[in-house]
Amino acid sequence: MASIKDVAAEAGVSVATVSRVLNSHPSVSEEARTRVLAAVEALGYRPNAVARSLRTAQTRTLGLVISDVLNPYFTELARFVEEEARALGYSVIIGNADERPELQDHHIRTLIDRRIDGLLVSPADGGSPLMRDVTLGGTPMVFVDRWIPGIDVPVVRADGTGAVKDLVAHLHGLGHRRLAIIAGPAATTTGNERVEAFREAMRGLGLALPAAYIGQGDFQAASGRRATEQFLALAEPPEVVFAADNLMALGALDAIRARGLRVPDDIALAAFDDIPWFVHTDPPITAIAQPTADLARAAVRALADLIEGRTPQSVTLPARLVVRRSCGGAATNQRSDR
Amino acid sequence: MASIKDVAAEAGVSVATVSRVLNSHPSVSEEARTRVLAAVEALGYRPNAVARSLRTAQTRTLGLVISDVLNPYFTELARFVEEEARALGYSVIIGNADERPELQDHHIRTLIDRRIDGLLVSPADGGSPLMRDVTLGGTPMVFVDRWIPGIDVPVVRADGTGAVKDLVAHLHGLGHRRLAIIAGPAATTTGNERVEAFREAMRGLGLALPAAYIGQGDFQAASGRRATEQFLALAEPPEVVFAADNLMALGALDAIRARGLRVPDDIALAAFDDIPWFVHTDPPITAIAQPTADLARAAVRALADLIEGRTPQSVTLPARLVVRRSCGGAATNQRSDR
DNA sequence: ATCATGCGTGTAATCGATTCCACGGCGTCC
DNA sequence: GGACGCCGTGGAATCGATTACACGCATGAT
Repeated sequence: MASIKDVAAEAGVSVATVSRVLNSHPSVSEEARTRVLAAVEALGYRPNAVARSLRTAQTRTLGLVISDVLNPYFTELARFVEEEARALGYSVIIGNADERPELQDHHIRTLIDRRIDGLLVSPADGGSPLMRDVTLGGTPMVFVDRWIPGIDVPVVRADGTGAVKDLVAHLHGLGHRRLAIIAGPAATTTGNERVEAFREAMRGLGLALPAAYIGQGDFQAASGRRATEQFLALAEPPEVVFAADNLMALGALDAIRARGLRVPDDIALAAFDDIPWFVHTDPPITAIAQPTADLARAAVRALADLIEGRTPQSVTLPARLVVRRSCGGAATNQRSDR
Repeated sequence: MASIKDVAAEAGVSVATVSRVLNSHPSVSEEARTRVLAAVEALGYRPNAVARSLRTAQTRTLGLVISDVLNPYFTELARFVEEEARALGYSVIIGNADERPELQDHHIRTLIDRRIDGLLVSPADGGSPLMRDVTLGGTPMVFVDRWIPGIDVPVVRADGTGAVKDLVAHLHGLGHRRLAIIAGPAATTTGNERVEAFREAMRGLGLALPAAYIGQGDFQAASGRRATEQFLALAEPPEVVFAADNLMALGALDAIRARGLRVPDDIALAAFDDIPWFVHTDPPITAIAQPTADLARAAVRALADLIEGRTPQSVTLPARLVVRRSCGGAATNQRSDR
């Protein structure tokens, strides 16, 4: 592949001049510029990003480490992150942690070895030593969706408290009293917050949340299945299962169907994170929708601010309830569908 | 961040020795090795991958350009590609083309500028000049899922002919005669092949495929909706709609529901590409499943072979029919579910 | 004793860019 | 007319690694 030297030779100028033309430095004669441009064209020259990065100490690349690409919520997040990053002149390298802390560490290490300019992380756990060292090492970092208390970086996330409250009120209004939740990993903030919001909302309506109605999940479908089976095996099973993410809701649906039960007649179901498929499940599933695109944009902007020396902002956006038919009632009071 | 010079100074040796230790070159004394390792530990040194890549002219990175990350099929493919690549010591950078050829070109160019060692592509179109230049430029390339006739690189894909034949036979057995298809873009091989296989299978059973029963889609949900609306507006609408990918099936479902019709009673639906959600849609959707994990693995291995100087193999694996309830009949004859 | 061998190590070139500094030529001003 | 400054340009250092080559020293063969 042609290098800057080849271009310089072809154009009959020095490499310095070629570099100046390529970076639109002002002090280059019009004549030299056209000669260089012609040579670039003739050779099909493209600057070597690796060499450039070595010299300038910046890669114009962001790392995005997410907990699970197969979760449509994160897929969508990744897509919007890339879009916004591209608009700001950055590329994105995605690392999929599969909810495994050691894989997350692997990706973070690899990304830092590649000298990415900044890191966007949705941590799968409570924070490894490595993660704490990242910022000390000087790599700009922003948390998105989930964060780690005690690590002082900007956080961009959705607040589901209001939406969960709306959900519980909706369920209560439909006559449900025994509500159960499938929680996410305790090591994640979203795992805890959603349970807390749920508990709080129930307390507000004078409802109890017994320990047996709190299933422990890990944000994966299989755990939703297991937790739901346990609920259904109880002497007094819950009337509603609320899954803290969409994959566990899928698992819950599996388990309910395997038992030969129907939603919402035999048991109601709701989920955190809305996805297009929820419109077409049997029945359509009531869910709490996050403003994914806005979150992605805000996160990228915060990271770019950090990288480029501006003051980044933590952002919290409200999630909202989308009522469908999986909890019973005519879905006439639904705010939105798709 | 500490560089190799710092380590050399700390250990009291030259940078050459440090480099030798790091690359486990044999001729280093045990004593020097321990001193270097201690220095590496003390400084928390990590080699700069950018500098290393510049010198060695390899990045241990593969580029994966897919047509649409939001399509669960490609998400899954990407996930398995990363997994296999990691096992072989490569990282993966994903470029999402969003079915837009110019975005695809943008990603290919960016990836090549970064000097990735090889490129895995599922082309969104019939092949831009850029794509043709890639291999000429010396970058190893492998096509996965879709390919471009006339570009001589290994292709790893699924063959749906048999499964489509099974599907049409299944539909015929259920008494359906008027079958329609929502095709993918004519510029993609998968867009054409699926229609051809469908037409062929119908001919085999003596059924006609009128032009009005061939909807033009672009693999996105909205196009599935439009095509289905057109089918439903026909004087004699089809009894079955077969969508050439899962997103168009989602759109078709939207359109059918918007008309107040029911699947499969009023109209049957089937899709190419099986995804976990199809088990839980209303009704569960009959689909043709590709061996995604195997495709991903075969593609990465072919690319690694090409990069590392071995002889790569093109691979074609059979897709298979998964019967569910969306085409009518008791789904007792289903081969597999999930 | 002499010389070849080989091992461990360091010096320096190199990858492909960016950028500081110096230099020659020209115009301007006094 | 000479001093000064500006402009366009090239030479060379630099980023952080890898690696060819050379060198010093110990060892073994002759």
